[in-house]
Amino acid sequence: MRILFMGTPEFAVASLKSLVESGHTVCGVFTQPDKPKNRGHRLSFSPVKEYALTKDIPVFQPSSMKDGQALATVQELRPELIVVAAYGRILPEDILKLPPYGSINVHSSLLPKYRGAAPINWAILNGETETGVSIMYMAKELDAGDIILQKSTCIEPEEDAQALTARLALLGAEVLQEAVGLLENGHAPCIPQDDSQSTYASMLSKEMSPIDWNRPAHAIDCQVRGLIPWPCASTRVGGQTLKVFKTKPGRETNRSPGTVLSAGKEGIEISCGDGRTLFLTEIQAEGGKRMSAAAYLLGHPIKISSC
RNA sequence: CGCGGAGUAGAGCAGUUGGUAGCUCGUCGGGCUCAUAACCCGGAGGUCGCAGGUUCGAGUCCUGUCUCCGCAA
Repeated sequence: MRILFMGTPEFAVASLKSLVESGHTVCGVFTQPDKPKNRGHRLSFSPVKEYALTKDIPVFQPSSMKDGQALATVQELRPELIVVAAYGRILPEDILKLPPYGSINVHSSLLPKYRGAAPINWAILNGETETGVSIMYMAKELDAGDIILQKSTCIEPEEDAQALTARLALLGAEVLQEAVGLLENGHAPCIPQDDSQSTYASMLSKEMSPIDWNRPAHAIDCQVRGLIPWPCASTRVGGQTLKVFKTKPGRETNRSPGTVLSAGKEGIEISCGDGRTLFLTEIQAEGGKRMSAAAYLLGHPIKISSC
């Protein structure tokens, strides 16, 4: 099938790759414009663009989807189907409706739950034990179109958002391939979403980083795992702000929340709001690199509050 | 040229106005102990990121260069 692909981050690459490798004709790729993001001032290409270039697929990076230019481009490409995966832009209906097979989206949640920008992160933040991917038609309302296929997967207890994203990217690519096959032979299901069950996963922000030690230990662990690799959970210990990458459940305690109970080989042990402790086991100091808490403590002794 | 931080022992760090390179952990050997990730004694391990320069003498000052990281996204 002749397909126009739209996507930006690493997550989308897996889907694009599976389309290419399963023999479809990807007639073009839409991705976010290059931005001077990196440390120096260099323009960096999106992962999707990087991949598309290696396959000689034409790359388009419109700054606006509404000025008619984008529509004209799509018309010229004459796709039979548009596949969108984490493109990061809202597409106008006239573009969505252009291809004969319509436009479908790879979304990393079990819709109607977690519509929106950060479904994977929010699933972990909320302590879900199961999530998945959905392939659905794109509708005017965000992530609300009829579902073609879904596949669920467990969220492992120690899995962080980065690891889960990588896993769902592969799962999404797999299910996408299946869905495109069904579309081709005209057997694609079309299951409406139950809007009353929908929830929204808003974008993440840095305000979500600071850890509130009054919350239960498990909730804090979910916060840590859900915010990786950005913006990351953080807390102040020993006069420094530490990003927290990994924690380990501790023991019961009656100390007031936020107290540092120990700091050693196991990590930095802090009391939480539910009378349990949590060990910070992998952290990163300001200006430093990510390391185990034990290594950090060797050069940054922390006083144990003893009251 | 967006702003800033950092490269010193296997790891994490200190090193004051330039003058013998240190700490914690690990590691090796020995000791103590019913025992231990505990404790005591001792040892090994660094051309201080790289290249130049200033100096009697540079981890420290100057110039260039490479790499890593934080912010910003």
